[in-house]
Amino acid sequence: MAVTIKDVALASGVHVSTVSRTFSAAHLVNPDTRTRVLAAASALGYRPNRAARALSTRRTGNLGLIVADIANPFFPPLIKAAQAHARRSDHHVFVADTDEQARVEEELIRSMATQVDGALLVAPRLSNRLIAELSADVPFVVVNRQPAGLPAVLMDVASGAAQAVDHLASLGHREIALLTGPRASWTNQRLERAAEEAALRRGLLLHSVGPNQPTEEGGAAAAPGVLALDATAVLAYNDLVALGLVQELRALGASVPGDLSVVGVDNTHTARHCDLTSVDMPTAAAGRSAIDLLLHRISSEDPPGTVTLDTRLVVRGSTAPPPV
Amino acid sequence: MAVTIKDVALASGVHVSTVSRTFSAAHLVNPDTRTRVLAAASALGYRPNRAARALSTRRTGNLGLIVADIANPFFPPLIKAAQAHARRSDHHVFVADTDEQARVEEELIRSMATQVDGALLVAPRLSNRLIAELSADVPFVVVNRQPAGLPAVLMDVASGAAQAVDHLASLGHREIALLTGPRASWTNQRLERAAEEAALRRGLLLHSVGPNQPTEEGGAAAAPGVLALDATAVLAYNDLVALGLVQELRALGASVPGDLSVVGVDNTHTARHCDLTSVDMPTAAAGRSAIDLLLHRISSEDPPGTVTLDTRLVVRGSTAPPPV
DNA sequence: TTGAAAGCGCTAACAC
DNA sequence: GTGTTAGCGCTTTCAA
Repeated sequence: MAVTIKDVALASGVHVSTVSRTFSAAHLVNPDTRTRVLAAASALGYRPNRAARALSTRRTGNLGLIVADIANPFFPPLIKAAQAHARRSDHHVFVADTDEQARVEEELIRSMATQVDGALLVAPRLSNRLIAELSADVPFVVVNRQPAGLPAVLMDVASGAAQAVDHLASLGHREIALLTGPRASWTNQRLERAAEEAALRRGLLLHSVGPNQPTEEGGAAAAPGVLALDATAVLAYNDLVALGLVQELRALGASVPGDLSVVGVDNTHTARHCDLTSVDMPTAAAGRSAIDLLLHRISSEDPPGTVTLDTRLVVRGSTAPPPV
Repeated sequence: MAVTIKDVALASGVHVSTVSRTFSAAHLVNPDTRTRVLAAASALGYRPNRAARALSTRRTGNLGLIVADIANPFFPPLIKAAQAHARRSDHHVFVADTDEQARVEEELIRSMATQVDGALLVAPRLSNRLIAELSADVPFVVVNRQPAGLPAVLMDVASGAAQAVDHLASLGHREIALLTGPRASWTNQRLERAAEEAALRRGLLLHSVGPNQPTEEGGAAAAPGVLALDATAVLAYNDLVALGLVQELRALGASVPGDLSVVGVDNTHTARHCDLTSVDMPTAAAGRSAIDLLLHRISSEDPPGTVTLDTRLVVRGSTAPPPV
C-alpha cells in the first residue's frame, strides 16, 4: 500500500489536516512543524495522491491534448512543447489521437472530461456547435481554428504564404499552382486567401487546384494535373502534399526545381531533410501559448483571448528560377 | 456541477449503490432496474467520475507512456499505436517526454505513480537499479531494453542488420563502415554484434566508427571520418544519423549512392521520403504489444514475459553497387 | 436483488 | 497554528 497523509501524520505527531496544509498551503503552518512534517514525508517517501486531491478540490492537475494524428510530423513538436510546458506548472497531459474522426474526438473529450481541468483541441474536426456544447463541461483552447467565444491559438499561414509567393515572383515565376487542402481547414482558408492576394499584388497568375487529400497520396495524385498547367511553381497545402508531389513529378520525369519549383507548408523535419522550401509553422510556440491560455482560462474568469503567431518562409533547394 | 451517481439514483428511484452496480457489476442487478437506471443515466448525461472510482478501486484506468523525445520521428508511430490500443480497453494515456534526461524520467515516473495503473518505458535512460526500485510502485513494461525481471518488448535490429549487410555484399561492397550510437543503447549493442557477425559471414571488412550522437549532427560530424576510410557503404545507427551523413557527404562533394551507399535504421517517415534504404522497426506493433503486456501484468500475477519483434530491410535509392 | 454504511486519500470550513 | 469534522464520487462489504 502506498504511503498516505495518515502515515505522515502519525510519523510526525500531527493531525492529517496539518500534513495536508503543509503541502497545499504551507504558509498556514508553523515553520517548525512544517520541517518536521516534511522530514517525515520524505523519509516515508510520501507523494500526494492526485486523484484523492482532485476529488475534494475539483482540480485534477491534468490536461487533455487532442490531435488528429500523432504520426503526422506536424504534431509531435507541438505535443512535445505543450507537454513540457504543462509540466512546469505540475500538470500531466493525456495525449489522444482521433484518427481524423469527429466522432472519436467527441467521445475522447467526453471520456476525459472528469479527469482533466481543460483540454487543447488542435485543428479539431468537430462542428462549432458541438465544440460549444462540450466546452460547457471542459474548458478548451483551440489551436488553428477559431470557434466564436473560445480562446484560440492561430498559426497564421498568411504571412508565410505571402513570402512564398514573393519568393517565387522574385525568381521569375509568372504562373503558380496552389494545391489546396480540406475546405473546412482554417489553415487552408487562410492559405488560399493569402496566396490569391499576394499573386494579385505581384501580378502572377494563380491556378487553384483542389481540394486535395492532405497526404503524400494527395500530392502524388495531383502531379499529372499540375504538369498539364503552364505553371512553373507550386505552393502545396502542407509538406506531405508537397513531398508526395515532388516524388511523383520526378517519377513522371519532371525535374524539381529544374522544371518546377515546389513550396510546402509546415516546415516539418522531413522538409528539412528533403531540401524542401517550406513555410515554417511555429508549432512549439503554439503549444506553449495554448497551454498558457488554457491554464489562464482554468484559473480565471477573464474573457478568452486569441493569440496569432506569424509564419515565415524557409528557402531551400526545391525552388529555383523557372526553366528558360 | 457535473451529474453524479447520486443524481442518477434520485432520478431512477434507487439507491446509489444500485446505480454503482449497474455500471461496475451489471449482472448483480435486476434487468428491469438496470434499464431504468441506464435510462436515467443517459437522460442526465451521467459519466462515472474516474478519479472517484480510482479512490476506492485503486484502478485509475490510466497508463503512462514515457519516451525520450516525442519529436524524434521514431516515437510518434509507437505513441499513436499504444494510445489507440489502450483506448480499446478504456484506458487513457499520459504521454511524457524526458528530453533524454534520466533525472526527468525518474521524476516523471514518481509523479505519475499515483495516477496510473502502469507505465511503458521506451528505451529508458534510467539505471537498472532505479528501474527495479521504481517498479515496486508502478508496474512497468520496458521497450527496447531488457532489465532483469521486467516484461519487455524488443525490436530486434539484428535480423534487419544482417539483411542490410547481405544486401550490401550482394551489391558488391567489400568494406563497410558502421556508425554506432550510444554505448548504453540496447539497440546499438545488438546492431554492432549483428553487423559484425554478418560481415564475418560474408567476408566483409567492417569499420566501426563511433559512438556518435544519435542525431543529424552526429551523422554530419562523422562524414569526414567516413570519407577517410576505404569503405564504400555505411550502416548508420539510425535514420537521423544516416540522413545527417548523407547531407554532409553531398556537401563535401561525394555522391550517394554513387560513391557511397548509406543504410539507416528505423525506417522513419523521413527515410521514406528521402529515399533512404533503412531497417524497418515495427514501432506500431511494439506499441500494441507493450500495452498488451502491461494490461496483462496489471491484472495478473503471472511471471512477466518478453516479446521480441523482428526487423527487416527496406531497400531504396540510397544503396547501389560500389564505384568501379 | 437491493439498501445501509463505511471507507478510499485528501481538503476545507469551522472551532479552539 | 492546529485539531475536528464533513464531504468530494464511487465501490464494497454486510444485512435485510
